[in-house]
Amino acid sequence: MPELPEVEVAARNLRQWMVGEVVAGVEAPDEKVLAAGTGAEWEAALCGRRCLGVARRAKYLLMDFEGGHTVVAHLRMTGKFVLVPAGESEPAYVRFRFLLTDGRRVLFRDMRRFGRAWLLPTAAVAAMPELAKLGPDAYLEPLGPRELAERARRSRRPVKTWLMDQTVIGGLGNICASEILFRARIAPERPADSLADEEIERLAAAIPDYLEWAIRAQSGPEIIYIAERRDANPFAIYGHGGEPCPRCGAALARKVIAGRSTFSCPVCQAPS
DNA sequence: TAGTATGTTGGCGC
DNA sequence: AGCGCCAACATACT
Repeated sequence: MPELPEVEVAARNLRQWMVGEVVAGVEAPDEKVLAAGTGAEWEAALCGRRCLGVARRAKYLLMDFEGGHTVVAHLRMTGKFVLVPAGESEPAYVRFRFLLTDGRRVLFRDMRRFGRAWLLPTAAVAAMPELAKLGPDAYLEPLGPRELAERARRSRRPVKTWLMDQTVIGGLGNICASEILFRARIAPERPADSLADEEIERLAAAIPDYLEWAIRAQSGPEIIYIAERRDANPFAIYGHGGEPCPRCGAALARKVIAGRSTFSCPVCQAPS
């Protein structure tokens, strides 16, 4: 379920589980997710090495290891990192796993198998094309109104589609975009270059405000024995089409923009 | 059965 | 070049 907030939570969890730990083994039951390096190469590069740090850039996770190797991972639609305590059994859809010296295992699960993980020399990470083309991270490097306006001015696309462009801002996905535009009271179909200064200011503030809220709301360790329950939808408007707007009570709309479900309040976010 | 799914890439056409 | 649109990727749920 990965957009920036979920990936940030995954990074914090991985940091807690992995940093300072020595990898006792690497196994890849499904090598399809290994986009760079074979299972044998992963094992050779990482076995016996300590994890030095975990970082996040947009929706990518980066794990640095002794010996000069980095694992870059993208969860795509259904990827997830999970910690399994020693002796506990594993869930389905495990694509690779790190074995730790105390018997705990860190799993990469991914039902739909869209997720990818690359083993790279740490020195080669900066040149990885997927990372090199990312815009500034929406949470770690928030754009101020001036820079945001300058970028928006260059695009006539719907502001919602523009916000999801990873080369403009890194990390915002389909849910984030709807929720942020609701906070900023901007209609998602508005061309990016049509926003007034005060709308840009609201947008610049809504991005970190929403991300702070979402990271907090989704924090919590993914540990296998905590059953995944179907929680109530935590979002203000995403997935709430037809329900009353939490701000004004009007019926929330669902429409498709650039092929993606988009939610908005036709009153609070009236196109002007 | 058809429609839907929090992401990304690549092809086609304008 | 930039953009919209669509299919593909693979699987599950309603």
